[in-house]
Amino acid sequence: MANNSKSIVDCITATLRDEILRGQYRPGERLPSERDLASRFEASRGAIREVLKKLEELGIASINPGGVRVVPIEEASLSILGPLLELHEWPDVTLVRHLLEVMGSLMSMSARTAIERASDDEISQIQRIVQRMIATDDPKENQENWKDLARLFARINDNLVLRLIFNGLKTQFPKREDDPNFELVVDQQQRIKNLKLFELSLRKRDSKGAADAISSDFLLAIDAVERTLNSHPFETGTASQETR
Amino acid sequence: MANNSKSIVDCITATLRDEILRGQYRPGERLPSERDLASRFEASRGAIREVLKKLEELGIASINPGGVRVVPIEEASLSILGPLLELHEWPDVTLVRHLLEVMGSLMSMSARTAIERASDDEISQIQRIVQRMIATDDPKENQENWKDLARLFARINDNLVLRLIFNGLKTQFPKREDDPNFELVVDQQQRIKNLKLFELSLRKRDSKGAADAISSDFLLAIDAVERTLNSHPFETGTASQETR
DNA sequence: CTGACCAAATTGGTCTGACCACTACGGTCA
DNA sequence: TGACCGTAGTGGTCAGACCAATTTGGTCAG
Repeated sequence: MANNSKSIVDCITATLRDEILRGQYRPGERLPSERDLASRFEASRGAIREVLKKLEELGIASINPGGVRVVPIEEASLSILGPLLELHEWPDVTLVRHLLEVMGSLMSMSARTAIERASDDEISQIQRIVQRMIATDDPKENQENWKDLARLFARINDNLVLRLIFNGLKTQFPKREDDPNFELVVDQQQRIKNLKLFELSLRKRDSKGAADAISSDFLLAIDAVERTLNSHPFETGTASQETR
Repeated sequence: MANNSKSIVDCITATLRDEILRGQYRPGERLPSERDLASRFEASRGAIREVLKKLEELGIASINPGGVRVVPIEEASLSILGPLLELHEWPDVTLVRHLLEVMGSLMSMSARTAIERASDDEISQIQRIVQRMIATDDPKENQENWKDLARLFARINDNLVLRLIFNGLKTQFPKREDDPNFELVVDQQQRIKNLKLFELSLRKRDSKGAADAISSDFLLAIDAVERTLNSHPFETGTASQETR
């Protein structure tokens, strides 16, 4: 299926992972035995075992004597978010919404603590990025700016937990933007307003105000994404399964 | 070293992972070859390969032809947080602080959106938990209450991203509490005050107020943890490495 | 001394086939 | 009907082999 150029086990991993994420095997159900998988993919059992180890580490499979079982997505690792988002041609609206909610919350917190701890020089670095954000209205460029900002916050905060979460989060975002049909309709006026508010708070070292400004901007983005995604041809997504 | 009762590869994985996390191999450096590792652990190369696949999925090793290389912790997956926290007898203070900051932020956000979407019945469920929190001052019991609250929020929000993050976050917390020396000194008065504020906001469906109350309580917890951990014999932790 | 270049050693990638301990399952027997 | 038991199947692990690619270290020309 997904015959990428990678190594065989990576390829099989991707295929099997996607099949599981698509719900092709119900949670709790047994996966085919290693030997069966080996013959199906025309690979050796060793290769299949490596695949399964990876799937287990991803949190979507549980290897135990007697059979490999599928684990419900809700108990998986953060790393499956990427594959999950790229699964369907159009990402699941509510999933994206939830992702943005979380990112907004973390960016907001990140901004708050960063501003509290930043040196004057770092503050002006932040300011420079924000000004770049205000100057452009190109979504792609802006995404880069947001990434820069996140990186800068990460460096200032030196918060490992935050970095690890972002590692699992950021991986998947960018590719969608290349899609010509995928055009975000953002309320530019409101956006600029938020950013200016952020800059003002920054100048006053009002970390709470800055955090709020960022939150607002993410709410705006959520709104835009929802409107964009909802106005498009849609596949029924098996992505968001039952919550227990 | 870590001869747990698990399977050989899980055991080796744990050993090797901890060695890497301890900084025994510098980032970018090459790990011993699969064959060398196999002879060192007296295991077959197949087993070692499975181990390495897991380490790769954890984001701390990068397998490529010519040699396996160590990846700096900052680029790892969230799943290493657990092992990282359990590495030293006394957890790294700043790491715990950062963890609490993140959890506080997420719980706060979680509370906000949950309260906005909750049914009346769910609101009263929240209230019941909060009352339990107010009633007791046993840290262990309280931690259970917080977990219940988080679970409830997760159910109400139905936010997969949030759940995945918590999956990676919660795993590691509880065990410390068993340590008799580990006694948190929380300002109970302030804690109750925060909780009452939360309950009040809840009653008024003031999601923002509730979120703030939770934030405050986490700040309190951070304060308590820092005071507790700092007052104890300390090992120099290799945990928080340089950020670039 | 420097840099390009080449060959051997090493490394990961994969396969085959084998053995063990344990589980799952179906059939037997009371 | 229900407890019991044996077999088939499963994962866990091992050994040894081959290939393609990289790494390494030495050689040789500038």
